[in-house]
Amino acid sequence: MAEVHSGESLLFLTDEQLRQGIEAMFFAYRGFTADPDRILATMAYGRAHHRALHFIARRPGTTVNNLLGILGVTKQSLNRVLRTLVEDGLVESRQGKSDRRERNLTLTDKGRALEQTLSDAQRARMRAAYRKAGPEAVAGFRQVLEAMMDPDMRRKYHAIRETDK
Amino acid sequence: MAEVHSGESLLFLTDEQLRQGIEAMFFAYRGFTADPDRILATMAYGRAHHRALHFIARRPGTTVNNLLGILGVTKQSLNRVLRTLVEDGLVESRQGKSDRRERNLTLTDKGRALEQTLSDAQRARMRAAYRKAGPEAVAGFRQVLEAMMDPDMRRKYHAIRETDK
DNA sequence: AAGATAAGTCAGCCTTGTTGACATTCCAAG
DNA sequence: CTTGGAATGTCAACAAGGCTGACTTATCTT
Repeated sequence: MAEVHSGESLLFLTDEQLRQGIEAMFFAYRGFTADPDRILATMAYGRAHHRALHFIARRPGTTVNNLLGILGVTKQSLNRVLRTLVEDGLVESRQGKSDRRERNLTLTDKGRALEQTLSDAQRARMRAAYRKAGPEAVAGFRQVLEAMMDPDMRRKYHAIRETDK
Repeated sequence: MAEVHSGESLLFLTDEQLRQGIEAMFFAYRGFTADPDRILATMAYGRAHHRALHFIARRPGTTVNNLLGILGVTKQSLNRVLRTLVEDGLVESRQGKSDRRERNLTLTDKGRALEQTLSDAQRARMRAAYRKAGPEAVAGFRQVLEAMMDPDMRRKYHAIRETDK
């Protein structure tokens, strides 16, 4: 077993192995977004709306600036998406209490309902993949993904699940 | 150890765990594409050009139809990208020998050079992530990604590295 | 009072995806 | 040998969702 692993250690960084990893990421990401995309296509929404809904659901009361940092887009781009979500009554934007320049974003019941629908679909696929691969594979999966992130994004990835200060 | 794993088995499918996996995919994919994107931004090319170059490099002589299936876009969309690559002398499109309706796509020296540059950047990040996470984590990573693909895409993922018939 | 910050908005541009319609070329089956 | 259908390419029009740059308004901080 140790020999197998040392053998692997010599092999798993070949260009061919790396290329396979790259292609696996490409094809898997397609699957990862396929189910929500199908649902969104029936409405006037796209992947950008899904991302906003996801992270607002995750951090209710988050500010626009914070969301910008997480999503990594310009405020003009986010604003376009956010505006339609507020207009359609999925997201509520309230003036900040301590700093009134800020806007705190939360989902309405309607917004929560859509977020749930999208999330359910995506989690179902994730759950099936996790179940198929098993707990040890999942641990490895998470390790590699984390190592692949930019340091900035890694910070945000961890920050997103910290309890409020 | 067995207990730890059975404990994990109970926990690793919670909604929270699944959400973390979803977010890990999101942030990691950003890192995954960041380096090639930076290079492409300096030219008149985008991610779509990179994908075409990658799979043509991988399967020299592949047909347009085959590429369409792999990339999962419409022929109009692929054609636009392919046309600029041919015009710019990065890709050569030759009439098929056995079936002259088909076009066999190959990279020119210039195309190979750009593909190498992009690939080098992407593989460098992949290599660093693999190294950091270790061989066992990589095996798990690959397992979960494969389980996440649509069956169709999984077929293509395997087919891409079969030797020519 | 001045400067910095948060948010929003307008205008315009690019890439990359989509539909639909249509022409050409060619293989293969009748 | 004709004809149906497949593979390819192309035109036009459109939409989502990125981007830059310029600017306003409100509010906080110094």
